[in-house]
Amino acid sequence: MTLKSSKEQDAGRRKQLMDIAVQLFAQKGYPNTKISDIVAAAGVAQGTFYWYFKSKQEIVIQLVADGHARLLQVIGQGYRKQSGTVDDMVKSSTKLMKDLLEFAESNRHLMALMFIEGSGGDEAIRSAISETRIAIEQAFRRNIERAVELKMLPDHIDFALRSSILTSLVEGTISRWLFGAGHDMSHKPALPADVVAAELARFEFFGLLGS
Amino acid sequence: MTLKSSKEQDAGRRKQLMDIAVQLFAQKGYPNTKISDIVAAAGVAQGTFYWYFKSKQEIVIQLVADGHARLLQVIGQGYRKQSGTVDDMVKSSTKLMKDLLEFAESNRHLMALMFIEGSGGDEAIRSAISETRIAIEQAFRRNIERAVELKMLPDHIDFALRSSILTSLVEGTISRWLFGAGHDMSHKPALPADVVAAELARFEFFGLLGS
Amino acid sequence: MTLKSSKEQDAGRRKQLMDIAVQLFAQKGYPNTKISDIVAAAGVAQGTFYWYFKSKQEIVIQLVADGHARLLQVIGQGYRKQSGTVDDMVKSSTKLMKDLLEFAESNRHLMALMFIEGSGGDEAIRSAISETRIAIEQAFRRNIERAVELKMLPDHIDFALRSSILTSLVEGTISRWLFGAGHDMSHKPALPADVVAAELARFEFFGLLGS
Amino acid sequence: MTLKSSKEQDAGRRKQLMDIAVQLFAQKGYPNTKISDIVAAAGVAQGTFYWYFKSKQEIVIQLVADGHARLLQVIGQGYRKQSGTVDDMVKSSTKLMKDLLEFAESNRHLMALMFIEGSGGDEAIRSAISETRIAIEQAFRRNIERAVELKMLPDHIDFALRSSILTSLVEGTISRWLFGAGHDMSHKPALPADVVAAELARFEFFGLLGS
DNA sequence: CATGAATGAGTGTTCATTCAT
DNA sequence: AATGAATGAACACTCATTCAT
Repeated sequence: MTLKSSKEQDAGRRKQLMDIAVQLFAQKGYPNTKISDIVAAAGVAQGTFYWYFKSKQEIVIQLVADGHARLLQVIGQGYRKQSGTVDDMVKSSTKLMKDLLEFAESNRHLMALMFIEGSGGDEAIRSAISETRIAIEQAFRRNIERAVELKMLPDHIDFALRSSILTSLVEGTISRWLFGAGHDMSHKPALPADVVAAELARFEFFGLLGS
Repeated sequence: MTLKSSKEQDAGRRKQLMDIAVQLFAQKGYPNTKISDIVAAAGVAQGTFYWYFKSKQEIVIQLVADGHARLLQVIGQGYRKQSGTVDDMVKSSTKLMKDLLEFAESNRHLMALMFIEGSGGDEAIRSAISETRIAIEQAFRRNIERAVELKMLPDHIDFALRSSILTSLVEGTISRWLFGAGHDMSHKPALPADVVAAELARFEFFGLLGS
Repeated sequence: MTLKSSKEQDAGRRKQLMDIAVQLFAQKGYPNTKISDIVAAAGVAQGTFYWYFKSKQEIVIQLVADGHARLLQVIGQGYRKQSGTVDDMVKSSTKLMKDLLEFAESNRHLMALMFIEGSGGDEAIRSAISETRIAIEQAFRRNIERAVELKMLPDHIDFALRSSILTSLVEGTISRWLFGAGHDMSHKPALPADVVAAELARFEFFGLLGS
Repeated sequence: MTLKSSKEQDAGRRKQLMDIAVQLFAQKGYPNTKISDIVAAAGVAQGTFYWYFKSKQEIVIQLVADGHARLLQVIGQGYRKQSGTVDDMVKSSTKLMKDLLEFAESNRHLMALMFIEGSGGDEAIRSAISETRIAIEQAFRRNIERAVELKMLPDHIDFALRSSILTSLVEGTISRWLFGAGHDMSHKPALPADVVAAELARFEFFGLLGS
């Protein structure tokens, strides 16, 4: 009942519930996770949940929105400012991939929620997740466009297709690295982030035949 | 009163229900699709569903199993038998990609069910889908191993990682081609299958810098 | 397709279904036995059941009615015609008990249906079974009244109470002999019918202290 | 806003539901009683039932377990400690019978559930009831064994058979006294408990011919 | 802030019964 | 006589949400 307690308690509880929720959503899926599961794990009463969140839907949307912001920030840091050699390009791409992989690794549950969770939720949830995916793809696209603009990449191909391919590469590889092909939450990454990042960057520019 | 009627009626009803079900599962998601939606669309009574399927779960599993088989068959046809030039490699990969894209295009709902539908179903469903994803990745891996064996590809990279990257590329691109980044069922492919296939194959071997 | 087949086939099928039905009703209980269980055991189609019986209820009622008739006939044969010594009385009672026990033993399923099956069925069934129980009690009562009339038994006690007690004795002992205290259909009688009959008759007239 | 309200409300609701449930189960039979009947009678919503009981099955099992305990306690109080005359024996047996009859009379619905309700429930329910019947028979058996041990009863007869006969006598007579031969819930006992008890005890030791 | 009892609409599944063939 | 697909009313149970305390 100290002065600060109310506000902090508040934030703490809310965060606790969100942490528990992502975890459960990731493990059991959103529709299979009951509010009662969340409050049981938090050790509070059913009604308490509704003091912090308007509804079950609200907590996912909040979770996705938070994740969206943090993820986009990581990607945004990789935006190319000036021209450079092919080697520069590969280096900075490797850096971006590594940042992404590390972010993903320390946010497994969020990743699962955003990239594995499918159509179980209602429209609002689906569209919140969609926005994130679209934003990611656009970020990659801007980077490609910038590189073409700087003459670092050939320009004979459709930008949309290329960024779609690139995003698939990155998103899918991260997902498989974290959860395996089977989307198994108990799967553990077999290789360190930097190895995967280096290989991803190499593949990005040179493909399977790349030296 | 024809001889075939009973048997065919049977198979017909079953197929009709499965067709309606994939469609609804793809559009609204598995948990949001009620048995009553399915039977209403089929114009039969609620109980009729249970004459053909033991449960709601059974129909998805059946759907996934069917899709698994057909999909693997398409991929299996792309298995490399003998060595060849780089050009041969790109050509046959282009062929495989095109087959896959065409299969996917004529099985949109199935694709959505298997690659977008996420954690809505229970464990049994999830694992049926997992098996398919794993089988696909293994099929790609076998192809890569074979190519290395035939000295068509360099062998300095981890097979698991490479096939994971390649599968991500293909699966993600197909998904984005069919449904857009936002997993939108009403999205229509913007490019013809052969254009995407050619670009995929080129990217596969040469990456972004590829000629 | 012989001339007799239709009629005989008919009676045979009907009997077969009834035999299977008592058995299943006895084992799983009336409400837990599905028509589909019965027809599956008979190896015929669902619809066939309804050619022989109007409804599920009808078959039980039929079963109970048949049992009622046969059971009452056994009891009726024990009706006392003339006076005699105490020994005569015990002897003829022993005979009746033995007949009853033997009838019960060769009609286990029927016994279970009539004496264990409870309120699961609807009113019509309950009252069919009730009629049988009441008839049995009345048969015993007539025998007691007759014995009193013939001065073979003292008459200072309420007839209704005495016959109620006697019927309880007999019905309960038969039931426990056949199925054990736990109403277990797989229970097997531990003693031969005549031993139990003798003891029952002795108890009937002399109680626990009887020589 | 009293201190006790929450806890007592809880216990109260639970008890209320159980009281309503026995009554309905006794009147209409377990399978014919819908959860909606119970909650309607209690004036609460459907979901409330499931706050207190896991399932429909659980409430019967609870009911039977409670009844089992209370019934066995009544019988247990009749356990013979020391030897005595025949008259003592009859007196204490009369006392036990009276206690049982009175217990039964003030627990009509429970009696109906346990001794009339038959095979309607599933295996778990049946076995809970069986346990009770078996426990009752064993309690009677212990009493007989004790009496033989104390030389109060002759020992030339199988204990199992004798206790089976005795239990049948008691259980059946109680059932007929309360519900008539027809298991009719609206039947009212025609004689006072002590009269029936006296006659039961007399019959127990002397049979029909008993002075 | 927190509790937890109460709500009630919603949904998967069962099963006796019907009927065209 | 027999089939078996089709029917549809019935029912147990779930769970997000509310609200008095």
